Amino acid sequence: MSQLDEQDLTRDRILQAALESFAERGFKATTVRDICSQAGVNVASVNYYFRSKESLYKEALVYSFKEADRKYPPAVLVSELLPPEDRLRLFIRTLLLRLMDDGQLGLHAKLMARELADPTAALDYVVETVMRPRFKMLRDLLPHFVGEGWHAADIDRFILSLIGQCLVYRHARPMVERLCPGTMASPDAIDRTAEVIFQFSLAALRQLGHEKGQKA
Amino acid sequence: MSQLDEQDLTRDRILQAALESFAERGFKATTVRDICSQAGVNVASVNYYFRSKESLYKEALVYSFKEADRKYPPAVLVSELLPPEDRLRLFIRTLLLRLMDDGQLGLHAKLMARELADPTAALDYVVETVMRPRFKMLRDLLPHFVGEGWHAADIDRFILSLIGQCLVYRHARPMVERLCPGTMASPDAIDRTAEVIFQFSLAALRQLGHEKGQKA
DNA sequence: ATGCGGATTAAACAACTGTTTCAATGATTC
DNA sequence: GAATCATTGAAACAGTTGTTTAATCCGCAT
Repeated sequence: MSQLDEQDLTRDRILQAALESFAERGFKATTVRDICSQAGVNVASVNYYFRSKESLYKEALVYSFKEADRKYPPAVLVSELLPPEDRLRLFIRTLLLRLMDDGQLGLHAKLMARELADPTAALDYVVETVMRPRFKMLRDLLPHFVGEGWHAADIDRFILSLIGQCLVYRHARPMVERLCPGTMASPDAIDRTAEVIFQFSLAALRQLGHEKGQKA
Repeated sequence: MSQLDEQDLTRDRILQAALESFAERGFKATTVRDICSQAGVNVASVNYYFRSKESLYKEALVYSFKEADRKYPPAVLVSELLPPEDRLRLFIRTLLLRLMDDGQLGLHAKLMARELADPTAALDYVVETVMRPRFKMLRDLLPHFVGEGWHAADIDRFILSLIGQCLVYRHARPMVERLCPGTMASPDAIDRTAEVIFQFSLAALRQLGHEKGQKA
């Protein structure tokens, strides 16, 4: 193997180990010695390949985003060919699966949850590049169900209701596991959960649109 | 002042400072020197009044729960005299206000969010004593809207949909502030948010109950 | 006044942290 | 084959961490 290959292997092993540790234990609780021993490299390697622990954290964050977008290409979320119902179902289902994944994507979700709990400068980048576009997509999509004439803030509240129903399974997972493990015990259960969230939301949006229509 | 008064004052000041630091920065990122300097006491006081930093954390957790229950007595959540609609509205409204409070209760909410992200042994106690009873209350309440005959797991999914719509404003607050600050900028906005979550949920539950009734 | 005992203090402790140093290595280039 | 240079390794560094020690303080009962 050439030196360049070695270099990339070492660098990638550090990146992967860092992603796992940061996601599992958080930035502060993770030590560079943890990362290095898990990656099987010397302690100095972190400061050699990345400038510092903090810089490594940022690189791990964007690395996890690349991996996530590679596995679930975000383009499918915007496929405007589908009818609104299918687009909503697809959005909810994709979001929930990303949040519940117990592989690489799960690490990404855990890392994002930590970023939301203790925002760093990286959060602004993430919000603007990946979250805002999807939020805008939903702003355009929801009037199909609730009709026009709503205040923008109320549309946003509907969107947060959709997202919140999915996020709770990640952000309150220890509670869910203790109080109602049946909702996420198996892949089938998660599938069912996605469908219930979709049906719940669709029923709410249509009903609210209907009521609004009656009043107007 | 007597010695006992002094003692309690010092102990309480440490507890309060600990609550603030743990809620704001998390367990690991908080140093006992931070806590002590904020409380204006000597570094050794933490190990004098509480055995260790970890033991102080646990005491701060139960302390925050006492404060929360003192301000929002949980009894009102179970007042079975009210009609189901009002009980649901009251539950959602109380939960959201607790989550959005920017005083002592806000610290409690932040601390609980961190406990969910990095569970300690204290979480089991919290889940069993305060969360499970409220969960059970909702399990009894929801059939009023969706009717009977649902699988228990689906009822649980509805409950998580309710809770998730509220939690998102706390757990994803940095995202909400950036993407749709209008939903939580003022007390009035938060009031409106609570009402929207209630209407959204009520519409969903009733509509699903209606559809189910048609099929059956 | 005296001595008792809890409360407070400054100082030190050992372990751990992120980071740096510098020599050894080993493949590549001339 | 010697020189070059990125990479690795062990060791050390300086700062911070939670915790402990031992001396001091001070109200209070005797």
